[in-house]
Amino acid sequence: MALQKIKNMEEFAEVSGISRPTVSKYFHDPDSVRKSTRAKIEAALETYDYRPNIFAINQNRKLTKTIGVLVPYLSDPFFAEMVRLIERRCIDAGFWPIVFSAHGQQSLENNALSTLETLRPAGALIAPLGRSSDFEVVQQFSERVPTVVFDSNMSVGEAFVGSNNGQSIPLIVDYLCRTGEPPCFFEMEPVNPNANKRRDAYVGAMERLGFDPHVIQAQGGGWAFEQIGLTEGKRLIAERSLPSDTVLCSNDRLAVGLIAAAYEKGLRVGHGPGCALRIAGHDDHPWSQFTAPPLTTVSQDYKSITDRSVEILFDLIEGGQRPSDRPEVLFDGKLVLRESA
Amino acid sequence: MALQKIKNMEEFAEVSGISRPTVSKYFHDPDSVRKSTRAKIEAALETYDYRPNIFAINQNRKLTKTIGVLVPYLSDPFFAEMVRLIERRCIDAGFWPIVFSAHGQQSLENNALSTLETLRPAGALIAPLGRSSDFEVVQQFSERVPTVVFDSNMSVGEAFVGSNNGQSIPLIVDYLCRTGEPPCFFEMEPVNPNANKRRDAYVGAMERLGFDPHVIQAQGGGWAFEQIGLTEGKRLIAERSLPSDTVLCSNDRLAVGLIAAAYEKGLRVGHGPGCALRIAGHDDHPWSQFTAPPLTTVSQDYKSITDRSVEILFDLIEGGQRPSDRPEVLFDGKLVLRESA
DNA sequence: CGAATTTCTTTACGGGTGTAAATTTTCGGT
DNA sequence: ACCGAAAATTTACACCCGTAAAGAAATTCG
Repeated sequence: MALQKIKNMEEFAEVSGISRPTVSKYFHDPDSVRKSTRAKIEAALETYDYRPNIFAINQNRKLTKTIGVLVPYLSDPFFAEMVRLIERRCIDAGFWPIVFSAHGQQSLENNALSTLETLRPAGALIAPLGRSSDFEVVQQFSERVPTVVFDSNMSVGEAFVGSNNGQSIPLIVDYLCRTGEPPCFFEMEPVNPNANKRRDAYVGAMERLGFDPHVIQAQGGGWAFEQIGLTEGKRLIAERSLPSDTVLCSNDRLAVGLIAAAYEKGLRVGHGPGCALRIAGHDDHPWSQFTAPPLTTVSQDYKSITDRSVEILFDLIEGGQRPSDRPEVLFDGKLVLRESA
Repeated sequence: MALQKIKNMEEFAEVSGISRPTVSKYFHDPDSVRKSTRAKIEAALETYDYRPNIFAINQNRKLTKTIGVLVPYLSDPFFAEMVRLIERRCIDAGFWPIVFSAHGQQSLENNALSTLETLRPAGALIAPLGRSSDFEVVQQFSERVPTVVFDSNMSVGEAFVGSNNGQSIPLIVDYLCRTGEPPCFFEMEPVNPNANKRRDAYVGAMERLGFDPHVIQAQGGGWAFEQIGLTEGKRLIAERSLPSDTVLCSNDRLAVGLIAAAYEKGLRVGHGPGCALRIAGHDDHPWSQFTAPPLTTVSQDYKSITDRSVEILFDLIEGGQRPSDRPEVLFDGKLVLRESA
C-alpha cells in the first residue's frame, strides 16, 4: 500500500501534486477546496496513508478540535453511558472527545481540569463532583474554556443540562402514594445539588398530597452507593426503624443496595401480595432492569441530556460568543414501572 | 494568585529567574537540576501557575509520556474498574493515560487505534474486542507501538496479562460438584478467547471428576450480556431445558441476567433448603455482591492484572527493547462464596 | 585555595503545522 | 476570447518547546 513513507504534510503535498497550504486547508475542511483538488488529495490518501500530526496541528490553532469530557465517576454505569453517548456525537461532528474521570476525588478533578486546559480544548462538557468540587478551580476553568455543565448543577459554565427533579420526583411520589403506603425517602449525605433537589421535591410532593414526609439519611460518603444502601439498609431493617413499608431511594444505585439488604433480611420486595417492602429508585440505571425484583424507577432522559449538552456546546463553539444568560435545560423523567414498587 | 499571565516557557523562565533550557530540563525531570534551581522554579510555580504546552512538548520528543488504553466496552464495570486502576498507576508514574473504548464495534476499535497512533504514545495497554477485532489492524498497531495485551489474549503485542481460566474454572466446578448437583455451563456466543478457554476448562474439569459436561449456548451477540442472560434464561426455564439445577455462567453479567430470569419465573435461587436453582458466575464483577441473592463467583485479580500489565509496559518503554519471547502472565482466581450457589 | 566537575546560560536550530499576504492560475459566464 | 471571481501557489512567519554546543558560573573536593 504505502509505496513511500510520508513524514509530513510537505511530503504528502508533493506526492499529491497540491501545495501544502491547500492540503492544510483540505484537512481543516475537505469542502473548502475545489472538487478536482479534493479528488487529487483523496487519491493520494488512498495510496500513501498519511495523517497530520495532531500535536503540530493543535499547537497553532487557537481553536482545537478537542472536546473535554469530565465525569465524577466513570465506573458508575450512569456516567459510562452518558460518556458513551457524548463520545459518539462528538466523533460524528468531527471533534475529538477526551474523557476524564475524577474518580470521586477533588484532587483528581482538579488535576483533570488542569490537564484538560493544557489541551486547549474547543470546549468542555463537565459533570462536576458537586459538593466535593473545588468551586474556585471549576469556575476558573469554565471562564477560560467554553463549558457546558450537565447532570450536577454548579453555578458555573455557559449552560446547564440535566433532569427535572422537580417533575420526576413528584411523579413517582404520586404513583407510590396512589398505590400503597406513602413512601419515606432514603438518601445519602448529598454529594451534589441533585440530591438536595430530590429531597426537597420529595418533601414538597408529600406535603401537597397531605402526607408527612420522612427523610432517612444514610451514613457514609463516597461513591460506593450500593454498599451504603446495603449496610444502612440492613441496619434500618434490623432496627425496624423504617417509617414506611415504601422506600423511595434518591437514586437507583442506593436502591440496588437496599434490595440486597431486604433480601438478606428475608423481606420480600415488591407490590404484590406477600411483599413486605416496596422499593423505588431514580435514574433508570442500566442495570436497574436486572435486579430481583426489577426496579421501579424514574428514568433520566440520557439521550436528550447528552444530545442537548453537545448541541449547546457546539453552538457556543461555532458562535464564538458566550450567551449573556445561562440557560438551564431540564428534561422530564418518565415513570418506569417494574416489580419492586 | 496569578499576578501575570504566563504564555509560554520563555515567560515563565523569565519570572523564575532561570533560563528556558534549564526550565525545560526541570519539567522533563525535576531531579535533574540543582536543588537551589529546583526551589526557585517551584517557588515561581506557586505564584504563576504555568504548565508546559502538551502539544509542543510531544511534537519534538521521540518518546511521549502518553499511554494509550483501549478497552472493548467501557460501560462494562469490569473494564471501567480496570481502567480506573490503570489510570491511577500511569498518573503516579508521571505518564498521561488516555482512554479509548471500542464500544463493542470493530470500526470504533480500528478508529481508536488509528487515533491513538497519531498521538505517538510511549506504549499501549489494550484489551482487544477479541473475535470481532480486525486482527490485521491490531497486529500492525502493536508492531509500531509497544503494546501489552490484557484480559483477552490475541496473539499480538509484547506480552499478555490475564486470568488463569484453567485454574479458576476448575476451582468453582469442583466446589459446585462437591456441594450439590454438577453444574451445566451457560455461555454466549464467545466474544473473545476467554470464553472459549472457560468452556474448555469447564468440560475438562467435569470429565476429570467423572461427570458429563453440558454446555448451553445462549443465542444473541453484542455486549448486552445481562439482557441475553435474562431472555435466554427465561426461555430455558420455561422450556425446562436446563440439564442441571446448578448453572455456572461464563461470566457474572450473564449470571445477573439469569438471576433476574429465575426471579421472574418464580425460581428461588441459592443453595439452602427451598432453593430450586444454584447460579454461579465468574469475574466477581463490582456489582455481583449486590444481586439478590449475592452471587457466588470466582474473582479475577483486578489489581494484580492491571499492576503487572502496567509494570511490563513500563519496563518495555524504559528498556527500549522488545523481548524476544512473548511472556503470558496469568493470575489465579479466588473462590468467592456467597448465597447464590 | 585552586582545580576539577557539575550545572547553568546563551545561542541557535529544528519539528510539523497554521495562517497571512501577495501573486498567479483556473474556472465560469458572457 | 475575455473578464472577473474564485481558488491555488509561493513565500514567509508564527507557535512552543526539545535539544545540542560552547562558554560561563557555581559547586565540590583535595
